[in-house]
Amino acid sequence: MFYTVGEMARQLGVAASTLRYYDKEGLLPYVERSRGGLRMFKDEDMSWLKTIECLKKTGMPIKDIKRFIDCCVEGDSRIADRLAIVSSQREAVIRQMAELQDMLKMLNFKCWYYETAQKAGTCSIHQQMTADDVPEEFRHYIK
Amino acid sequence: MFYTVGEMARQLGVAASTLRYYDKEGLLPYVERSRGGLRMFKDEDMSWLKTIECLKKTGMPIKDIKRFIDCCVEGDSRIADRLAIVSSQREAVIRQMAELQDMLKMLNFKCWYYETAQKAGTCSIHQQMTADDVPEEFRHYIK
DNA sequence: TTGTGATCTAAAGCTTACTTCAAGACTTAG
DNA sequence: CTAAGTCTTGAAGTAAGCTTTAGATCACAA
Repeated sequence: MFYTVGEMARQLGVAASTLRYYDKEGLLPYVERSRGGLRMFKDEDMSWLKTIECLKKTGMPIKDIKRFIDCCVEGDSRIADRLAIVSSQREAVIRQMAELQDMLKMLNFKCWYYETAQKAGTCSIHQQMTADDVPEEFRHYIK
Repeated sequence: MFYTVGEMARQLGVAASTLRYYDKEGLLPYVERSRGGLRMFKDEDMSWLKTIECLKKTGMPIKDIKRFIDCCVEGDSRIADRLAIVSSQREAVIRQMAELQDMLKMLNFKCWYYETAQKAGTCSIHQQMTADDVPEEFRHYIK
């Protein structure tokens, strides 16, 4: 079962040019070619692309993804390196989530701030409020 | 209490050139200048920068951050717009966290995969494993 | 007053991750 | 066999978000 670059791109929701770019950068080492030179993607290539997508969505630069792929191509001798990479990326994601959680708290405060201002018709309501008027979770954002 | 651009940059852990760039892009509308033209940051500017940091860390482009700042400058007439912006950003963060959560699951699987391969000394162990050998949470990643 | 180090501006440069382009080749339906 | 649609390549272009550079100015201490 083979797919062209266009079919593959549609399945993944990306542009065909993106897949060609990844290929050029060495991220797709196992994609076969037809006699005429056209790329022939297999289902296995799809799972490579899912891995690439995962690393990309968690902020890994293309060059580092290539390094990971290179480790995969080298086989069992590089298992420890591959583990180190996915493990450190896992920790990076945990840090990202913690940071996003903090940002979410701040945005929750901002939503409350503008909802309150909207009800009052003016932001100056917040100068008149005392700490008691502010939900406890938001108090550390004021002043 | 005033700070120079360098002091401010140090406090925020960014380059001074970044703050000058933000200023040029119109993200810092309230920064005063000394007689000689040097920027004089106040504590209030710090809280603007914290807001900018929040929007930036949650993926908002500089141009959209500027639009938000512009709404702030326009005053009470734009409270609804400001609420709409922070509220939609809040939802964007929730989506980002959900996506990261999915990616984390995949990375957890990859960690397990390579830990198992490392113990066995070869990735081919995974071809020999049956579904029962795979922790239930990871089963949907195989084949 | 004169260094010295930080700051100023505008403009150019850099990096990442693609996207677009041009010209030609492949594939497939009719 | 031909036409339409998709594919190929390398090279150039794009956008975002800074960073660097150059030459001038500022602030403060000796």
